[in-house]
Amino acid sequence: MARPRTVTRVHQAVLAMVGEIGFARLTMEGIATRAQVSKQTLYRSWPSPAAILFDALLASSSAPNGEIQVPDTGQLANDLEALLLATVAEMNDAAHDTMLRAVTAEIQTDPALATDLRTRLLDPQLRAVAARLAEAGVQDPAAITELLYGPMFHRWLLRTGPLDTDWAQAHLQRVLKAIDWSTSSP
Amino acid sequence: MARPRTVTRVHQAVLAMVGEIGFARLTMEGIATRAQVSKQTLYRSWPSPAAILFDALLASSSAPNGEIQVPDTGQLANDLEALLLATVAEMNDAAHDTMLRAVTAEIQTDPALATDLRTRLLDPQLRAVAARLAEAGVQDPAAITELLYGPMFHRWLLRTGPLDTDWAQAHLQRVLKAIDWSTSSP
Amino acid sequence: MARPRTVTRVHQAVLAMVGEIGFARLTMEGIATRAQVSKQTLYRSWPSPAAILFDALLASSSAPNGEIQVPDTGQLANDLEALLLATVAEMNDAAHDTMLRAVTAEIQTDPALATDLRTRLLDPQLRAVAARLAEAGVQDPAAITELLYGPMFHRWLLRTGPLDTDWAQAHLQRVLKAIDWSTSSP
Amino acid sequence: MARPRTVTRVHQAVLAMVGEIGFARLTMEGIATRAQVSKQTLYRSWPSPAAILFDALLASSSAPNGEIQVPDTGQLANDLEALLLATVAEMNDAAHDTMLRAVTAEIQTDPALATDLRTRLLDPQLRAVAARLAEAGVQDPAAITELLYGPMFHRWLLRTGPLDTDWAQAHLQRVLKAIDWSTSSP
DNA sequence: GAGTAATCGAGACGGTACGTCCCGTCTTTCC
DNA sequence: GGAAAGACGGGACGTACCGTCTCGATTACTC
Repeated sequence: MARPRTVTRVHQAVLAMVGEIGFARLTMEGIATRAQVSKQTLYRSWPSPAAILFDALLASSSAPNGEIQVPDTGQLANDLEALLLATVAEMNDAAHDTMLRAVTAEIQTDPALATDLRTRLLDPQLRAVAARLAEAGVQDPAAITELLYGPMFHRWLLRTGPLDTDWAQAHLQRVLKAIDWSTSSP
Repeated sequence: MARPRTVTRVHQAVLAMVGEIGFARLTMEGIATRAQVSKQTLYRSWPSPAAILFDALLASSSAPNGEIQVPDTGQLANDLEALLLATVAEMNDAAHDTMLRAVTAEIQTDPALATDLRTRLLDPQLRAVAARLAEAGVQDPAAITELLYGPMFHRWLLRTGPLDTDWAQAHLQRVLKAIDWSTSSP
Repeated sequence: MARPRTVTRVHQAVLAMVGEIGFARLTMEGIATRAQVSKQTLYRSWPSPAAILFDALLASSSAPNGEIQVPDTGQLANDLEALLLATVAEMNDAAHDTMLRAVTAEIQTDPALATDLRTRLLDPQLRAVAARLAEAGVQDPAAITELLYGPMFHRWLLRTGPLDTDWAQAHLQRVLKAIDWSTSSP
Repeated sequence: MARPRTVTRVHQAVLAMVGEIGFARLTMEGIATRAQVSKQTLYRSWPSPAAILFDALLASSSAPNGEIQVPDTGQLANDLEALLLATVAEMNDAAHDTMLRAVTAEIQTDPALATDLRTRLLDPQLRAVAARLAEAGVQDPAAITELLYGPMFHRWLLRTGPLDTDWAQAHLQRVLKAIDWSTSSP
C-alpha cells in the first residue's frame, strides 16, 4: 500500500523519536511532522504509534520474521545459559528495554497489536526454544520454556530485582532441576 | 487533604467507570464530572486516573495494607496449591483482570505509581509466600517464589495459554522439583 | 476536452447529489467517486463543484443558450403577469430554489462563475423582457425590468416575505404605475 | 458566556483578517491563532466564521441593535433621496461590500445566521423606512419599501449595472410614480 | 491492423482545516 | 475560605477534502 520511501521515512522517524522523547510522548501528529509525511498517510498504514514502532522494530531487526537462533552445541545446559545471558543483555539494553516495555503495556489495551506481537515475535521465539529442549529429550518442553522465561519476564517487567548474569545462572540451575527426561539423564 | 466525602465519591466514581468504559478511557475530566467534584479538587489529591484507581482499589480491598493470607496447614504442597488456585481464580475474574492489566501497563510509564504498587502490594505479597516457604525449610525461598509466580504472570499477561486449574497443578509439580531443601527431603 | 461519456456521467452525478445532500456538501472528491471518474479528470474540465453544477444545469436545460420565451399576446399587462407568475412558480420549486441560491451564493466568491452566469443566463433573460417592454412603447425598458425583478429577487433571496401569486399581481400593478409611455397612455 | 477580553480579541482579529485575506479564506483555526485564543473558546461562542464576522459587525456598529436613522424633514422625496444615496455610498464602500456579500452568501446555507441577520439587521431597517413612508401618507408602505430596495439589491448583488448617484435618483423617480396616496398628493 | 498518443481510473501523497476531547491552570462565585 | 463550576490556552485526536502526482489500462486516432 504505502510507498517504500514513505515507510522508510516513518520507520526512521519513529525509531529516532522513541529514543529522544520516549514512547509515552510519541504522537501520530509528531511522527507525521518528523517524517515529513501527512497524518493521513500515517493513518492509512498504521492505527497507533505503538503499531508503527512495532513495525519499525520488526523491519529493522535482523530477523524480520521473528526467528531467533537457539545455539545448539549438543550441550543443553551450556546452550541454555548462552540463550539466557543473551536475553538478559538485551533486556538491559536501554533501547530494547524502553521499546519492549512500551509494546508490552500497549498490548494490554490493543488486541490487534497483541495478536501481531504474539504471532510474529513471541510464539516463534518460544517455539524455537521448546524445539531445542525437545531435541535434548526434555519432557513437556513448552512448560519448561515457560519456567525459563516466566521468572525473567516477571523480574524484568515488575522490577522486583536485578536482572544480571548471576541471577540468570542460578535461575538456570533451578529450572534444570525441574526437568523430566524422556530416556536418559542430561 | 481532601474531605472524606470527596474521596468517597471519587472512589465510587472511578470504580464504577472502570467497569463501564474500561481503564483506557478514564480521564480526569470524566471522573470529576461523574463524581460531582471539581477538576481542581481531583488534581489536588491525585496526578492521574491510574493513581486514583489504585487508591480506590486499596481502599476497597479487605486488606488495605496489601497483606495476604498464605494458608499454613503444615502441608506445603497443599498450601501452595491452594494459593496458586486462588490466584488463578483472581486472574480469571474479569474485573480483577482488567484492573491488574491496566495498572501493570501504567507502571511501565509512571515510576511513582510503580514504586507505590511494588511497596504496597507486590512486595508484601511475595514476602508472605517466601516466608511460608522458608518456614518449610526451602532454600532460597525468594527465588522459588519467583519460579512459582513468574510463569503464571507470563502466561496471564502475554496470554500465551489458558490459565486454569490443570495448568496450575502441573506447574506446581515442576516448581516443587526445583526446590533445594535445607535439611531433609520433602 | 473531456469525453462525452465522462461529461454525461459527471452531470448526472452532480444533479443527483445536489438533490440528495444539497449544494453545500458537494465536493470534487465526492462527485468523482459518484461519477466513477478520477479526480484528475474532473479538475481537467471544471475548477469547482459550482462550475460543474452550473454546467450541468445549462446542459440539462431546454434552452442551453439561456434564452427564455417572453409571451407576446399584444396585451402587455397580461403578458407580464404570465411572466411573473411563471418566475414565481419556478422560485417556489424546491430544486430550482436550492440551485439558484447555491449559484447566487457562489458568484459572490467566484468571479469567473459570476461572469458566466451573467452572460449566459441573466443578461439574455433580462434583455428579452426589456425587448418586450420596448415593443409595447415603454420608456427605459431596462429600468422597468429591474423594477419588476428586483423586488422579487429581494423577497426571494432574503426571505422577507412569501413569494406567491397575490403578491406578484399586486407588485405588477405598482410597476405598471411607474412606467412612462413613449407616445400614448397604456 | 465568553469573557469580554476574549470577545474583543476575536472581534478585532476577524475584522482585521477579513480585510487582509477576504471572507472566503477565513477559518476558525486561523481566527483562533490570530486572536491568541484556543479553538475551543471560539467554538464555545460561535459556530462559524460567518457568525463571528456578523457578531463583530454588529458590535462595532454605531447602532448595535440594527436601528437606522431615517431622515425626516417633512419632504418625503428629499428624505428618500438622502436615504438612497447613503445606502449607495455604503454599498460602494469596499469593506461593507465585502462583508455584506459574504453574509448574504452565507445565509443561503446557514438558517440560524439567516434568522439572526433578518431579525437583527434587515427587518428593523426596512420597518424604519416603511414607518417614514406611512407617516407621509403612503399606501402599503412595506411594498413601496421593497420597490425601493429590491432593484438596488438586485443591481448590487448581481452586478447588473453601476450603483451610482444618477441611477439612484432616476430609480427614486420611478418608485415615487408607483406610490398610492391615502388622502392628498405628496 | 499496428503503433502511438491522448485520456482515463485509481489512488498515494503533502497539506490545511475541521470539530472534538482532554490536559492542567486559572478565575469567579457561592455556601 | 474551601469547593463547585467552568472559561481558558494548548495539543492531539481521527476525518474530510484539497489539488498534485504517478501509475497502468483503455481508447481512439494515424500511418
